[in-house]
Amino acid sequence: MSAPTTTQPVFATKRQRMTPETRRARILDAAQGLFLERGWDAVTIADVLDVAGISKGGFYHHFAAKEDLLDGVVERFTNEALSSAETAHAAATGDALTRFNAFLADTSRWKAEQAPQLKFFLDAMLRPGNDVLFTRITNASNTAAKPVLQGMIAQGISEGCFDVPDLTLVTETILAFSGGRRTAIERAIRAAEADDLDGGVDILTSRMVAEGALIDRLLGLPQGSIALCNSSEYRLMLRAIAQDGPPDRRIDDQSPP
Amino acid sequence: MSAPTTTQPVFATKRQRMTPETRRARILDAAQGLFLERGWDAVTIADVLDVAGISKGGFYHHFAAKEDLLDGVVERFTNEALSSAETAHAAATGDALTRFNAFLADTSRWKAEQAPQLKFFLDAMLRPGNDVLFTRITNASNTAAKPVLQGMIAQGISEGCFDVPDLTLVTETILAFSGGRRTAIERAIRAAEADDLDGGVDILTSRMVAEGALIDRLLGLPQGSIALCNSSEYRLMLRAIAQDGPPDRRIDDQSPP
DNA sequence: CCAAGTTACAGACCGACGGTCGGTATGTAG
DNA sequence: CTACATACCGACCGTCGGTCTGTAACTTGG
Repeated sequence: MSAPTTTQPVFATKRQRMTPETRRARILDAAQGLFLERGWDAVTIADVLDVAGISKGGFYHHFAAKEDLLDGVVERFTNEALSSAETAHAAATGDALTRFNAFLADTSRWKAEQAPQLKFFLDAMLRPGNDVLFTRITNASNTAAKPVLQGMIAQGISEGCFDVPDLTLVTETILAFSGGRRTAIERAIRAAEADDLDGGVDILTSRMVAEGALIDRLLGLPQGSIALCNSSEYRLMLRAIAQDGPPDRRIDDQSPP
Repeated sequence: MSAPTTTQPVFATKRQRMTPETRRARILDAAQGLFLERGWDAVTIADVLDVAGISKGGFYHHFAAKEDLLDGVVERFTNEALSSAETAHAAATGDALTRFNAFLADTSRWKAEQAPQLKFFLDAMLRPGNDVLFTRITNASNTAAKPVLQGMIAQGISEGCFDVPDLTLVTETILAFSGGRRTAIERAIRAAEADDLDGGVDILTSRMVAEGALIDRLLGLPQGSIALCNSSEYRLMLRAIAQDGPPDRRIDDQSPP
């Protein structure tokens, strides 16, 4: 009868107190990594707990539910996208077309210095079964970026250089391009990984040229007004990605260690 | 000690045998209704079992996993969309533009005789939390319809009346319109329900007019070539929907009966 | 018409996972 | 030092997807 009915917990490890923001950020870091790596439903709370080094009680003190993790992660990406769009918007000068062009070029730029992050991110996005995360991030980012883009187009209209049948629809259509870019990027990376770097660059280039041409039409601009292709950047980035070797594409690896 | 260790099941009710196809269809019916009503993750296998009137063993005899239900439901919608697109394609005659116009008009038509079904479907689609189902159906339908649409555009190009920078991208862009239509439809229905039928019709009309104008541009056609708006149909349908009273929008109703 | 085999089904059971709860350590204000 | 707030712990629980053993209904060969 030495064992009590209700077990009294004994804490072996020293407690580690952190400020709520820090703790939240740590947990979010862990969650984000796991989500990108394995996909939303394949990640359990226990996994996050493990990586974040916190207990269940601690977790639920900072988050109300597993869904909150997704919201938090998505919010991060959204804020990033939004601030990047806003700074690009603020940096642009000149007439509406010039500014719009600069804006597009900046937001769709592949910054060479962040190849590893981009590789990791793309890799995660292209992994099958990650649709939920991808969709949510894309939607949230587009929603956040929409007012900025729409504002620029509206200004172009008021300046008389854009001619558009329906402001909202045109904005949404341009935004929708980013969603479809996924497949092009995927094909390009596959080509680059298969030692066809130029092929990959071509895929990306023609896609972006086509997008530019369509935006011309959508905005009622003469052909060639919009250009958001930069093949040298594509080349740099694709090489960096391909050199890292093909990613680990297995998804249901349950083999014992 | 009269109770055996392993309970021997006793079947009270008469067994009801059905052909596999029928049973599958019945289960799919139940699942589809529940999915539309409550959303994918809010529906449990037990719910489906209940509505379909079958046991777990029976269910797993016909379906390998819960995911299979989604696939099955999505496949139904896809097939419907595909066959509708193909018949519309086959029915169209004349030059490429005429046929394309007829095709678009037919596939985007609101058939007045199926107001109840459409109401139920839209209602489900617009309900918050149904994004998964909506996304999957939209994606699958678009994927299925894409070859048909792309074929028509390609023919228009070869006939010399369409001028397009990138066939794939243009096709996808036109297809993407259907996704964004959701918000317009939602606003229109809300207006109609708020006794502003004309306002609702206007919303729909202007949206479709704008889509037509944009398709003109995408295909390199003179303004006004494409017209996929039919306000009288919108009026009929919106009235039918609004008269049925506002839908039941609660989502987390756990109140006991 | 019956025995043997196959298929459609029933329901007890299981493990995993999301979430709760009573309790414990670590501050901080008065 | 006391009182209160809060960060955190981990045993526990309910639910849900999925498995398994067993049974009734249909089919077929003799």
